[in-house]
Amino acid sequence: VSQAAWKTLLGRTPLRHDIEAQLRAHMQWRAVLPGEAVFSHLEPARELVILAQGDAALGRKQADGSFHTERSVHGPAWLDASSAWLEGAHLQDAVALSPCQVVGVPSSALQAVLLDHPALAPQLLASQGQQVHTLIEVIHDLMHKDAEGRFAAWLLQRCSSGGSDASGDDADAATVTLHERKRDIAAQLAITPETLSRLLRQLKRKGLIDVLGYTVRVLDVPRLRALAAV
Amino acid sequence: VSQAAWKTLLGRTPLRHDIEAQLRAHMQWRAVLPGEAVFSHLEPARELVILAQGDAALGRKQADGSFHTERSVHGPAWLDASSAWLEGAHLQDAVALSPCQVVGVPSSALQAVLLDHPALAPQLLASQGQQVHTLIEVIHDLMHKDAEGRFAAWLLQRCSSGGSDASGDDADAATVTLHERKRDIAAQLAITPETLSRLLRQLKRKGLIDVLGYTVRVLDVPRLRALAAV
DNA sequence: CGAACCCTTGATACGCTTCAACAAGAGTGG
DNA sequence: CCACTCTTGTTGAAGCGTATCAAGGGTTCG
Repeated sequence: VSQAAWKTLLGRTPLRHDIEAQLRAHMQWRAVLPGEAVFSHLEPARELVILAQGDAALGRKQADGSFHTERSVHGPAWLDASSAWLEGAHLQDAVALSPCQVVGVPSSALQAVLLDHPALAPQLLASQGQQVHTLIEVIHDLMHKDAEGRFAAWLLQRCSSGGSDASGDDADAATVTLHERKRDIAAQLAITPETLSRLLRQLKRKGLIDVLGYTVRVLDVPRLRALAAV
Repeated sequence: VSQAAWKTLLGRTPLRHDIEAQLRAHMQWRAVLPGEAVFSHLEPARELVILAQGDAALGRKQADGSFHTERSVHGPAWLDASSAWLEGAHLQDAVALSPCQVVGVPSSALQAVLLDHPALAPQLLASQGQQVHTLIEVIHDLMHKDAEGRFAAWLLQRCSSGGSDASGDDADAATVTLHERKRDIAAQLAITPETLSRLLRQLKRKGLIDVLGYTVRVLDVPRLRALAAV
């Protein structure tokens, strides 16, 4: 876990080197291959789980063995930063989508580090707070936006966070490449793959985007933003 | 904020008395009358906000001035435990539904207390983690359950948490009293008041519940649980 | 009494899912 | 190499669930 990764995990303030050194001693690394489970909602959560590298999906394993993605995560990011504090089980299942490096930090160890370095507490609280904000945003979208609005919002977010392609800053025409299967994107948006397919066609017909396989060119940001607005 | 209230806020472990005394010095009390705003998503969040007593609603104020409830809160509980750590604004608006006692704890003060008492950190992290779990549960319900299932789950939760009425433990026939307007319940479930009305009639016709104004008698817990299951 | 709420009920409309069929690529084995 | 299967995405037709619109009844309050 590099300094840059910690910055992503904890927010803007960097992690002090002495704290990082002490944390490093407790971290438990493991590699997870695509398709394998990172953790299950059945096992008790004793450690905070960080996705150092790779892509993973959070969701619930269905009774029939299939997996229903609720949120997809691109490392470095937290996979589960909250369950371990509750002395309960994980709330979701997590599976790797690509080869992943996963780090576990036992909450007991973290508690010890917190005793030595109280400055770490606000950073952890901030990163958890960031997660709360993200989740509330998701809830807001699910409650008030239709499928088109949710997809527009999803596209814009992809567009802005690292999605932009070449030269032209953000004038127009950003290119978004879909790394995941379209059915997984659909699952995140709580729609069926069929509906997503139709949405892509609709937006293309309206001239808002251009679609070519797994590459989407965003042509008209303002109108897309209007669709994404409540 | 009594010891019992702190227990509700922070999880099972009680708050140490010396910590509580130091916190108390920084807490800022204010009373909020029904209909008034507790905070707005426009103002920056400098303090954690606790609802010590009363009922409040979290949601978004619409452009036309009306308020769309996304979650209703019954004190003692957190109103916003995460925004203050992010140096940003509140993410939602909060309005009082009944006369409320609201407590603000400046995050700067809390940070100072954390330096003196690192034992507080895991408790704060646990309470925030609890909130994350609640939100994930809400998202899960919104994504995978239909209106009937969400309402059934809502009823069962109300039924178990303090809702039970008289003698018969949980054999059957718990009575749930709706404190809030039905349109607010509907808003929380992301359905229209009309649909909620129809749902009540349907479930009554099926013999699962009995409805009399704002009193709902739950007659058949198992079948209700079956509806609430994904 | 009328006005302003709230809840209910019905008719209708729309968004999205479901089901079924089909095309296109990837892997496999003859 | 081709035939075969498995998976993924696409497209169309039909149906369900929920929203919307409109009307009416029950309270409460001036």
